[in-house]
Amino acid sequence: MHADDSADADRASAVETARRGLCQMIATGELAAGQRLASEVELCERFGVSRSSLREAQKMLTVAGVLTSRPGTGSSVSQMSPREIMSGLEMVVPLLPLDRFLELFTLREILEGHVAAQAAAKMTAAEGARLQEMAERLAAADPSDNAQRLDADYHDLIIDGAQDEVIAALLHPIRKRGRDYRIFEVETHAALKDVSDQAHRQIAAAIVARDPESARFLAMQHVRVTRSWLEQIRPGPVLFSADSL
Amino acid sequence: MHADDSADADRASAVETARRGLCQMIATGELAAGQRLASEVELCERFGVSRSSLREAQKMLTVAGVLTSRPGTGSSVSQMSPREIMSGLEMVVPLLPLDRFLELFTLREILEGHVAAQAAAKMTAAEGARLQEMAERLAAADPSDNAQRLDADYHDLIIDGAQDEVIAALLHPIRKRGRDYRIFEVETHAALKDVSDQAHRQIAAAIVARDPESARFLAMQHVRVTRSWLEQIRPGPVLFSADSL
DNA sequence: TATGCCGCGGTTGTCAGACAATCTGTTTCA
DNA sequence: TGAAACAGATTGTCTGACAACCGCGGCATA
Repeated sequence: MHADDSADADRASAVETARRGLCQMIATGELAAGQRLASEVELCERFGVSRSSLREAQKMLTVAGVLTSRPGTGSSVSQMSPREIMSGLEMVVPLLPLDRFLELFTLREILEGHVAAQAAAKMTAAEGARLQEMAERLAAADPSDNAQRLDADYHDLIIDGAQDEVIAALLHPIRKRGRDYRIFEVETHAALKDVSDQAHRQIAAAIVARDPESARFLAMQHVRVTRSWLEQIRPGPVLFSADSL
Repeated sequence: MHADDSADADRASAVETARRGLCQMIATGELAAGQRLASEVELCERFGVSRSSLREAQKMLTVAGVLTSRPGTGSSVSQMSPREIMSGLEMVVPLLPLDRFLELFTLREILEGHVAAQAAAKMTAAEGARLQEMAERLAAADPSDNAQRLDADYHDLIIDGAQDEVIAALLHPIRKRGRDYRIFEVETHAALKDVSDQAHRQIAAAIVARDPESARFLAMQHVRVTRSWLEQIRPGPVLFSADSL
């Protein structure tokens, strides 16, 4: 409200000015979640920047998962769901060099251990049966066929079993990249799938048996094994499907 | 390489075209970490978009922690350090409504438990002594004084003790927001600081005693207690210092 | 020779204006 | 009554221009 904006704006760039302005409007509650923003030209006047700069600031907040905008309608504050605020990760993880990607595996190990333990504690008998069924279908599937898809579904079921959207939103982009390597499709490493299949069976069994600590240990071990495979194989840059970018 | 870019560009927006183009250059290794990008005008020609659109795409990747740009010099691919790729979170976390912020506490509980356990296993005797000393200084500090600063330093020491930059980069923005509430400075809740101080002493003692599981349990409990305080007090929007936006 | 200053070219940062594409609500006509 | 056409507003995109800034080479000077 004060007129001292100019003093701050002198040392802050125009885009920064606009970004801070938008952040303040959201942080103070002037703009609540789901609420529609003023039009770009109005915001330009308010912040004293050009439309280009304002749009760059909006794009920053869009990537951060705070804003969404639709043509013709306007921009609005997002619900800031866990999925949305982790959208930045979905963009970065596919771009990480292998070494950086492997740095994420300690986190992955802890979180996958956690969700497995939670699944063992919370899953219904029906869900557990379905999990075991999926483990068998996955074991029977051919590596080049839909095994990747089944593997994703199997692990998603466990992740969802923990009923924590934040952790799920963190794990999903990491797991998604791991899928892109398709190490089982290389003939030399086809035997590794048996080890993986066996781990899936054991984890499912521990969950059905309502044994959280065994499920945690097995899941963490499964992640550790996957990491060691990637470290040894050191696959080159993945071929990206259009949707992963 | 092919000339079918136009076919894809027809249904993708200009900014999306540019973003995908940049992502491909990085993912395929054409642009390695630390390498400098071509100038904006060159990239505009390459992708067939205007400079405005290209700049919006670059800003997206900058927020995601993939690019950095300096005036006069040019843009370059970042090292994608854990800190950088979590920069999006640093922007979002201060903007979350309280309910969304509280959703992060399960993750925080797991990770703070983990770092405390790791600290107990890895910390040197000297670091342990320093940790206990800091717990005492923090307990002796006045809430309105530099207690917040000491609290941050104490927990940072534990986090660093786990020697995992990814987890540290995840925890820091979350902890930073918690600090902004300054619940101990409200007279009604001043007594809570004693509970907190006692927890700090116990955690430090468990770490010095090289008892990872006790350290984990106490740290997780500390987080749970903090969450319950925030749930009960339900403080309003925080007053942001200039640097937190 | 060594050193500090200056200006040049290139790059990013910012702005203004214009037009296209899209959506929403209203109006109009069959 | 219903559907199509219209009008207004908003975002998406492009163009051109200029300012701010950086790095480098040349030049004058001690």
